[in-house]
Amino acid sequence: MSKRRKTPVQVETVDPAVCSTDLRLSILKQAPFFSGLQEADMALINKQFREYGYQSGEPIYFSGETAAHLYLVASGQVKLLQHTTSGQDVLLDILKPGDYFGSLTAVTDELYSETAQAHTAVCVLRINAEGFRALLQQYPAAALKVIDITARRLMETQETVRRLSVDSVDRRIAALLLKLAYKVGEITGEGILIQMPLSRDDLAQMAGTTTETTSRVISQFQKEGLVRSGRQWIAIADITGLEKVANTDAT
Amino acid sequence: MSKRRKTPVQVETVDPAVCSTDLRLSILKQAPFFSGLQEADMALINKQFREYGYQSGEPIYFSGETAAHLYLVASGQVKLLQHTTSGQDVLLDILKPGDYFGSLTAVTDELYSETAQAHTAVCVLRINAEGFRALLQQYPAAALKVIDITARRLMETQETVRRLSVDSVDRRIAALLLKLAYKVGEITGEGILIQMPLSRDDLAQMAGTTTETTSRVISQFQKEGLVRSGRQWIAIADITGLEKVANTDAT
DNA sequence: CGCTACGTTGATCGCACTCAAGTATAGTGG
DNA sequence: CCACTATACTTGAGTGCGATCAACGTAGCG
Repeated sequence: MSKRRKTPVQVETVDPAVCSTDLRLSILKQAPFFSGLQEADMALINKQFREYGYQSGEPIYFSGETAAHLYLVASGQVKLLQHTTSGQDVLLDILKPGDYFGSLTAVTDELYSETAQAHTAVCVLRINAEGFRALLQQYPAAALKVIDITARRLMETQETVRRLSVDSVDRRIAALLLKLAYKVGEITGEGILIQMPLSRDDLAQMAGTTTETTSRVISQFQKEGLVRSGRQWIAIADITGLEKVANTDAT
Repeated sequence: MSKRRKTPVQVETVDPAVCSTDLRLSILKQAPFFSGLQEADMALINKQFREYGYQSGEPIYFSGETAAHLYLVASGQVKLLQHTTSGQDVLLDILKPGDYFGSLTAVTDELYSETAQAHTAVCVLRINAEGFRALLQQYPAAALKVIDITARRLMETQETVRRLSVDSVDRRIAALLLKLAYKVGEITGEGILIQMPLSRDDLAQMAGTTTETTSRVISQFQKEGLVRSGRQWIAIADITGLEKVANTDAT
């Protein structure tokens, strides 16, 4: 087994405390909600958002807090997780620029059902939940987009439920890697690199297993030549082989 | 252990092949989407729906088929499930009157991600997906309602993911029974009866476990006086005790 | 250069799955 | 009304996957 070099993952070096206004507009424009709106409308919408920066690991909000805002990821990545009383967390999703999170409903006594945390240094755009609803009321096309995106996330989460219910750990991890590769994969010398820092523990929390088991599975995959991996990074070397692991039914 | 009598669950006896027009209107009016619309609008909306009946167990659509319609449950219950190549199915949800299912998006090449099946005899109202989107565009308040409902389902599904990831089988089953009781529970002589036919297998498919294990857990609950159950029915006898099982963390 | 967080590997244990046989209940037709 | 059948449910015995506990290796950072 050849020696692994230091992480090939490119980390954001931009100061997250300041999101440039240029970035703001371009993010909003390409944000799935508002695609296809007039320039003038966009400027108006832009005004309603304010930007915030967070350092890697910093919480953005906690589950149980009053859900007053809706967020858009401008740069960096955001973790959505549910924690449990016993300390083990479940990682629901890792969001990338353009994705939304937070509260969609204007029900005032609603609480966040999950915790949001900066996975890397991030810049987010934030709007008041009521304000966002007013926008949706004004631009029905945007509301339909929101429906599409939310419905798609629901489907993905249902797929997760299915895998947790019927698949073994190695198949769940294989499927997870493929999903991540599809989402943030990048072709490099190592293979299809998953462009984000990703510890064994992160993977474990997404696949519904433990750090130790994840480590064993990844080691096994590595022996079989399916992936290449090191500290906080992983790349897919043999995508066909990995798909086979993920999808072949073990009778 | 006292002898259990025959099922206390009331089964629908209405001929599902015919949904009365009265029923249609009253369902549409109280359907969460359209609450608060004018009478005239409702009549117009009503015209766009057609009713269909299914016998218990009959499929309504299969996952993988082109997703062309949106459905509303008028009477009876509908199962949403995902099947796997190995034959074991996962039961995502059981819907009751007023709930929607099917396709929200007008993307023409979209496929259903899950299978819908009549759990009891049912009557459903159906609309073309494009037609539904046109309605939403016309009535933004309805679109916001759809967003709320879908977001809520997403939250519930994420909660399922959490439980599958960290909870033991008995806790998952306890939590599932509480959720069902909250949804369709009815106070009777047996306790809080879950008002729908419900086999051990149904419960197993919802809790991500096997029929045998579910049977053992329910038997145990019964011995502890938490529930009362028979063939195709179950009632909660001690809700506080069951909540304790579901929520107490086993360090 | 040492400290800390991440990763690996081993040994052991128990929960829940599997396979298997048997019991109870509801519906069916004589 | 009762035998008969199909389906649901129960219970037992054995096994294995993955969690847990523990110790050690390793990369990166200050």
